[in-house]
Amino acid sequence: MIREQLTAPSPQDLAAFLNRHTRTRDCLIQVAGLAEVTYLGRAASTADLGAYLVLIKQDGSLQIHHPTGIKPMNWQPKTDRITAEVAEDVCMLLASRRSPEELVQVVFLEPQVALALELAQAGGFVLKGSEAQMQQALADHPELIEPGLRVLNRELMVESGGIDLYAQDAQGRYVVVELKRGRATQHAVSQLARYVRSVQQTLGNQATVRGILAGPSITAPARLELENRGLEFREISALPEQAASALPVTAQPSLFDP
Amino acid sequence: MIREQLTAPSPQDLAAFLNRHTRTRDCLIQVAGLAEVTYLGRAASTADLGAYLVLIKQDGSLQIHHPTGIKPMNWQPKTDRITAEVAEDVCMLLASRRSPEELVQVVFLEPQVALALELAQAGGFVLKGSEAQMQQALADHPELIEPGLRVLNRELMVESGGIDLYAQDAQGRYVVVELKRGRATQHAVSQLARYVRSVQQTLGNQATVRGILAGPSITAPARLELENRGLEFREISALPEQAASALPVTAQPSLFDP
DNA sequence: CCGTTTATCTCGTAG
DNA sequence: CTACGAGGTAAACGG
Repeated sequence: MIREQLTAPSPQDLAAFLNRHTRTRDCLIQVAGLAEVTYLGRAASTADLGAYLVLIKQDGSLQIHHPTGIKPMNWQPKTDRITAEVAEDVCMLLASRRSPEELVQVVFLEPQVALALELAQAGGFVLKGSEAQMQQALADHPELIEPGLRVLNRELMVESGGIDLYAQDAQGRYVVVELKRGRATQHAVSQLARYVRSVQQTLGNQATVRGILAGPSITAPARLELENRGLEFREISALPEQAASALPVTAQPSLFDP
Repeated sequence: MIREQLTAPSPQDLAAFLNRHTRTRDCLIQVAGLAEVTYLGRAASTADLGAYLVLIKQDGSLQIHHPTGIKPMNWQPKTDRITAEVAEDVCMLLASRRSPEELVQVVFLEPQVALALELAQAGGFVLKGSEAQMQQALADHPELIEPGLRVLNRELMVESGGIDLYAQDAQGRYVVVELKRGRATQHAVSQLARYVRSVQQTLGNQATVRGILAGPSITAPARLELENRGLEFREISALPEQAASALPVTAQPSLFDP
């Protein structure tokens, strides 16, 4: 599992270690210690000398963590080139990519640990309660939104943007449904209004087009704007009744299960 | 720097290790090995047996990385309780929080490495080229947007949302400026339109309110909608002339420097 | 490549 | 607590 480990390596050893493992790309590499970090690309940043943890995954993604916070201080989702070199008796890591052109530079002033881990096999990962799953469930059971609703289309592309669910109600009126897995904001209302406007323009003024925002909840200002625009809200939760008790999740049959 | 390291620990040793260091909260803890991960909260997820890397920082944030990708497979930005226990001869990590109520459970089937790192001192971090910096620069030099423009307010709070820059032009007309550090989208146009409408309502119909979207570029559909609504676009770049050459950044005086 | 949307978004900030 | 918007957002998906 541990492919290689160095403790307080010399600049030369660290550079060799980094180049060796970034070339083969079959390990998760990490280096912890005192370093300085610079970034230049879409923005620019500098981090003064401090204790950081650098992670390089097999796909060439790079992240530099500082002691707290869930997000890395600096990162690079993909890299075209990762190289380490020794200059002025310190090891320097350079990670760059094109499109957008950017560069992360780490100067290891005092590396403490370097680890190369075999982290090969990943297990299957399944996420439930995403908006995509919500969409599937409501497409299969549109009556959860409103009795008599028939879904005509999912992800219907209209000028600038896709309509989550395009449907027709019991009276034959066209209905645009915008789904939110979390609390709906004014942004969602703007989105829905834009889609309704597009559909209205396509169908002509004699047609009636309804807009429904469906989600677990809505903010007060969003509800106001929604009603001002003649749009509607339907309460629908992303997850079924939260087995908020304890794991392991007790199997409970629900529309959202499959 | 390495406070403690275990190799292929027993369930009991791993649980003791985790409880010891999560209690003191003065180390960055990591465990790598074969595990299963379950999450239940805002959504729900399961990860089958695979090789993962678990990081627990001093602030109680938790992230579980799979072998590729910049984002963790599972995470918890803050935790109210982190505990490890041994059940059925495996070590299980439970990390939970309230608000929102969620739980991450890691079952370590075959832990390979456990590390506690002292990662204390963080250096100062400075980011340049953020929207906040843009706002500062344009507040100081509004003529970059338009000659004769006078800035009245920054981050003026209007019903639901803050106006980046509120100003008056050479003719005395009020101007709402919305800044974008990246390419402006329809979302930005909606935002600007909402703010302009708010200001127009406040000032009354006899006043003329202009809306300006300022950024490095704008998408074609956004430009269309912008012009349809009688709003304007001004090209302004977030970073000064990108010293896109090589690091270290050559010092170049610019409005954006301070 | 552009353009849009989702995200267990995270994070800060203001009321 | 709620609500809103920024983010070097990242990542997916369609045209």
